[in-house]
Formats: sequence, structure tokens, C-alpha cells
Amino acid sequence: MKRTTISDIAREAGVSKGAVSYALNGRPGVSEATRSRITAIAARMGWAPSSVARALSGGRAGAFGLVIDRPAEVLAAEPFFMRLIAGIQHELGPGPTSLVLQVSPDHDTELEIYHRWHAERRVDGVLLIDLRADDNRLDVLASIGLPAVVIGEPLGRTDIPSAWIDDRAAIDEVLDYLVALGHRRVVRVAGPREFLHSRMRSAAFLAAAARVGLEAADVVHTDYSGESGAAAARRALVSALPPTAMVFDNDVMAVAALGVAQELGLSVPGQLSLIAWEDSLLCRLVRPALSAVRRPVGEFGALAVSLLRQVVTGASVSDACTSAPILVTRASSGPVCRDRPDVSPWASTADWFVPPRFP
Amino acid sequence: MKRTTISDIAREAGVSKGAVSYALNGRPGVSEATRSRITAIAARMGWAPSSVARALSGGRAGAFGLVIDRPAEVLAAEPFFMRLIAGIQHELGPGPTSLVLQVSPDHDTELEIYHRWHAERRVDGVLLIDLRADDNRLDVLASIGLPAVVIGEPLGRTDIPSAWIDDRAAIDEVLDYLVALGHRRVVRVAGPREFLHSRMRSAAFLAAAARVGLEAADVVHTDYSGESGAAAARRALVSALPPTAMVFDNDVMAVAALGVAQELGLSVPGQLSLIAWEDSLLCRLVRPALSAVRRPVGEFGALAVSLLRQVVTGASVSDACTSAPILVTRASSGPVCRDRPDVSPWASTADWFVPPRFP
DNA sequence: ATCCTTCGCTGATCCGGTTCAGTGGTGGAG
DNA sequence: CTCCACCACTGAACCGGATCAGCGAAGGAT
Repeated sequence: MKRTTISDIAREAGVSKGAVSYALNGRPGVSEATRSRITAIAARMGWAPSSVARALSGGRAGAFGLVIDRPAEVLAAEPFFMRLIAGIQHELGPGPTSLVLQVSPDHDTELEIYHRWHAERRVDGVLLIDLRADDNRLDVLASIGLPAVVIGEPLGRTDIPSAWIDDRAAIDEVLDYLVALGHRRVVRVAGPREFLHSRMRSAAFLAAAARVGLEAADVVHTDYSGESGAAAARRALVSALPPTAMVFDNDVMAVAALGVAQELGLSVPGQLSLIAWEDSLLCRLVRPALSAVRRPVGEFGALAVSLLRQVVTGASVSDACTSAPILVTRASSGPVCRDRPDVSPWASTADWFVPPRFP
Repeated sequence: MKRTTISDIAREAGVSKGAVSYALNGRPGVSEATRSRITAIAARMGWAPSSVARALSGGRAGAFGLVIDRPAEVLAAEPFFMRLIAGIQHELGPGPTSLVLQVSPDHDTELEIYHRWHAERRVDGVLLIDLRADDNRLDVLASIGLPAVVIGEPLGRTDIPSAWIDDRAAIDEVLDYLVALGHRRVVRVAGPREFLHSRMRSAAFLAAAARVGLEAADVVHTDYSGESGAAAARRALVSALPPTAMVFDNDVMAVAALGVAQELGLSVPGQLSLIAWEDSLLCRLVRPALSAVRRPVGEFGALAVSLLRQVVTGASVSDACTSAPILVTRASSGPVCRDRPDVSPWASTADWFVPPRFP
């Protein structure tokens, strides 16, 4: 199964390899007549450029890399990554650039992967995700000279620009909505404190809470798991002054909290409103269905790819923002129940203390 | 940021490029003393082989390809793919082979991608998923000579072997379990009829139903979506002789059916047992938690990679099976309620006919 | 008619490895 | 001592494109 090369085409057309290269790449150096003749022959012979040969001589690999440093279990649970990947693919399209994906067990391995990819010239640039507060990936990548784009929060760098979603605006929208419904005590159940996006959303939440004059606004950091979301919800709901609304950093924790509320005999949304971050099938399938902030995740990935395209050409690129996330309200959020006592009625009984059901 | 090449090492060591190549690849042709000296220099200079150069001369691309032909929305909803990818990655490890992923909008595009990958020499082989009954991918790949492995069902081919999970055994286990609980009428809500795995599971289901002597065993094919799962459940449950147990081909449909059962006022598992295929967070988070068949999806991907490794070396490989899937029973399945009438009590009322809640 | 420019194309080189035919030197067998 | 086998290594070709200097021919200006 011999594959056709430009040499075959050159022989067939009776010209030199160089002429074929010019013709097929749309570069000047051949006449239009010759170009169309060569193009026709190439099409007839089913030629496609060898990505490796092109990469070797051109210095480009024709691929972008994405390392995901999350446990496999979390990856499977979070639709975010697949939607992101789908968006990346959509932007890459059928073009000459493909996506190389690697799941990394930890942070150090991730750095090793970047080093290896660079040394092997396997990728032309990488997409960075889940930026941490003290993240050294930016410095490492800058030092080895591997182009990169952050999928996350704006950092104001021109060498490593960011694609970002305006979560701050979404948080404002959510709090305005909750306040309009009469909520005065809101708890945010955030992701890991290490993640910059989680931190920034927490800061935005506290700022918005101060702006709208909430009576109480707390932030609890978790590991994104259903278990920790349930635990956070349980602790908040059995406290002396429980919140009337809770905002979660993903869908899994919100669903887990819904289960906790049901165990505690709390009606949702009568006594407790729940809002998830990241709309998903999960949000729609549970009863009551969960209100959620729907973020343009696919667009997020696509935007990052288009930024990275510019960075690898050597351009100085600035941060870019996706379209705005929107709050999708469903049955899990509603007005505060007027006749609800300040101190929860079940706080005096002991049967709410059920063991967590999440194995 | 000049990257070191074997020429740099050769100059440094005072030997030829060829000697360096022999030394670094552990091939005979250099003395042990020279080899260790060259290896040390390479390590000191931070050398890593250029994957493209190696691919160009060696004829191997150093990558495997995976095309996923499912809508982005389904991809996001199904944890299967991410778990599969995680398993693939784990098997590939930090080695010289990486994974190239492509999401395809349709079947024809998928074939184009294979042609392009082959012509571009971008991948050494591909992993095939979601095999269809009249799938021409096998023939196309065989004709262009691109090594492939099926992730799915055993086909008995040696040129394109299969990695497979023994779903038949799992179906036997599920039906034995349901029969032991007293169920006599079971409906299986399957995936699309086009998918071979869906068909084979349906055939296995009907065979097992005959073996254990079920009173009624029906199969309904769907598109895997929550909507169609809900519709299938609704139709089955309002029929004259409704099933007492339903087995679903994924988790999403089972959860949707749970919502339908609640709308119909059916207790789960009192009046209806539900079993999902593919255990997931979703199964654990809903109330009642769903019994599910947990399949070794990660192992599935890993096994396929190891098969593909052998195929690309030109070996004739036979099908390989993963470890057995297991049935994880939770609150959604239980014994048939003795006092349940054969004709459902709600069939006479009209209020069960709620419109589907899935937008 | 001559010079100069531009066009269209050729031939060679390069990218960074792999691989193979040689080649010089060493050592053992005869 | 000679011959031969073998070892360690060299030099060059090769993979399939990209790129560049150069070259002949055509055309325009003078």
C-alpha cells in the first residue's frame, strides 16, 4: 500500500519536486496552467501531505496538546471536559492541526509531558487548564518556549493569553436573582481553593454579596466530589442560621446537596434554593430539576484554539472573552418561604443526622 | 531555544550520527563504553528524540487515532468516553505513542478522517468504536491498510481484532437476579438498533429471557437520550401488562425513567425495578440510587491499545476479553410487590399522561 | 539590438532521525 | 606469519516535504 508522495506527482507531471511543492501550497513560483495540472494529478493520485515530513522540514508539528490533570473518576463525572474537547475539535475542524490529548496523574508529570512534547516537537502549542494560584506551568512553558494559552481567567499576559468566561457577571446575575426572590443568606460551595477559577469566583461572590447587602454570605471550598458537596450542604443546613439558598461550583455537588435536603426533610425550593454551576443533563434529570448557570464551554475551547493559532505564529495576543454565561432557572430555585422560621425546625430533632449515602 | 539533536551529541562525543543512533536505541554496533558515554552526554544535553524525524524515517507516526462519531451533547452526557480515554491513556503511559482524538459529525466524515490520517501518516493505527451492523469502516480500513482494533464485540477477525466486554454474561446475571426477585415481565430499553453492541445485547437479552422462562420480555430501541428513554418507559408502564422491571442501555435513560415512574406514582423498587447499564455518578446520586452494571471501561480502552500495539507490528492477533462486568445493586431494584395487581391501577385514570419534562 | 527585469522552473540542501554498506583495526585460528 | 572473522565505527543515502539560489527564456524599456 504505497502512498503517493510529491516525488510521484513530480514524475507524473514531468516537473521537479520543488514545482509540485509550490503548486500544491498555493505559493508563487509556478504558472497557473502548471498549478492546475499538478493539482489535478495530485487529486487523481489521492495525495495528502505527510504530516510528519511537513513537520520535519517546516518545524511545525501540526498538533496542539492538552493535558488534563484530574483523576479519571472526576473526568468521567464532569461533562465539562468533553464539551471543551468537542469545542476544540470544532474549531480545529478538518484542518491540518490535530489534538493530542494526555491525561496526567499529577502536576509534576504534567510538566514532564510538556518537556517531552517540546523536545519531541510533537505539538506546536498547548492549552492550559485548571490554573492554580501558584502555578509554575506558565513559567516552565515560557522558559522552554512552548506556546500556550490559558483556558480560564484573564491574566493580562501577551505571551500566554487567556480565553475566559465572565463568571463574575454570572455570579452577579445569580445573586441579583436570589435577592429578588427574597434570599438573604446564601452559601457558595466552591471547588478546590488551589484552582484560580474557584478562587476568583469566590471573590466575585463575596463582592457581589456585599454589593447587594446579603445578611450572610459564606464560601466553603471542596474537592468537587459529590461527597464533599453533600457534607458542605449538611453542615450549612444544620447550622444555627442556615442559608436559604446555595450556589455550587458544579452540578455534581448541587445534586448531592439536593439529596441531603431531601434527607433533612427540607423542601426545595420552598425552604432551600439550589443553583448549580455548569448546566448538564444531570441538572435536568433530577427532581426537582436544578437551576444552573449555563456556560459556553464549547465556545471556550474554540476560542482558546483560535488564540493559540495566533500565538504560534509569533503574534502578541491579548485575552479574549467568550459570550456571556446565562442563568437557566428551573424548579430548584424560587422565592423564600415567608413563614419559614429563622431557626430550622429540624435542628431540635436528631433524625436528620443520616450517614452519607455516597460510597 | 535550540533543541539538541543527535548531531549535537555526535559532535560533542566525537563520533558519527550513526553511532549515536545505535547507542541511544540500544542496538548493537557500539561498544558498551561508547554507549554509556553517549548516553551520559545525551542526558546532560537534555536530548529527546524528535518524534517527527523518527516517524519520517521509521515510517511510524508514534500515535494512535480515535474518532468519536456522536453528537457533542451525548459525549458530554456519557461518562463512558472519558473513562475509555482515561484507560487508553493509562495503557499508552509516558511512552512514545500518543493519542490523537477527533470528534466527527457523521459517518462519512469519519471515513474521510481515516483516509486523511493514513495519507498524512499521522497515526499508526486506529481504535474503532460504536460498530454498526452494516459498518463499512472495517472494509475501508482494511483496503487502505490502516491497522485497527475494534472496541466492542468479537468479530473473529485476525486483521482487525476486537477488545470486548462480556455483556452477555452480565445480561444473564441481571436476568437471573431479576427472576430470583420474582420478576416475570421485563423490558429492555436499548440503544440505537444500528449499533452492533446494542443489537447483540438485545439478542442476549431475549435468549436469556427464554432461558429463564420470562412471561414477557420486550426490547425497545432508542437513541440513548433521556427523552427517548422516558418515552419508552412511559409507553411500557401504561400498557395493559406493564413490566415489573426495566433494564436500560445506559444511565441517562434509567434516570429519566425514574422520573417517569415518579410522575406515574409508581414506587421504585416497590412496583418497578430499574437497572442501568454503565454505572456512574448519576446512578449513585439520584434517589433511589440506581442498580447498575459496572463495566471495566478503562480496562476496555487499555486492552484495545495493547491489541493495536500488536497489530501495528504486523502480528496476527485474536480477540481479547476484559474482566467481567459486575452488577451493582442499589435501591432501585428489589423483589416484586406481591399485592400488585396485574393490570396497573393507574391505567384507568388519565392524569399520568404528563408531557415530557425534558426540553 | 541590447540590457534588464520578471517569470517559471530546476537542482540542491535541509530538517533529525534510521539504516546499511563499507572500512580499518584487532584477535584468534591455522 | 598469514588469513579471516568480527567488532566498532564511519559516511552516505533515505524518509517526504519546504525552501532557496540559480538559470534559461520571455518580455519590456531604451
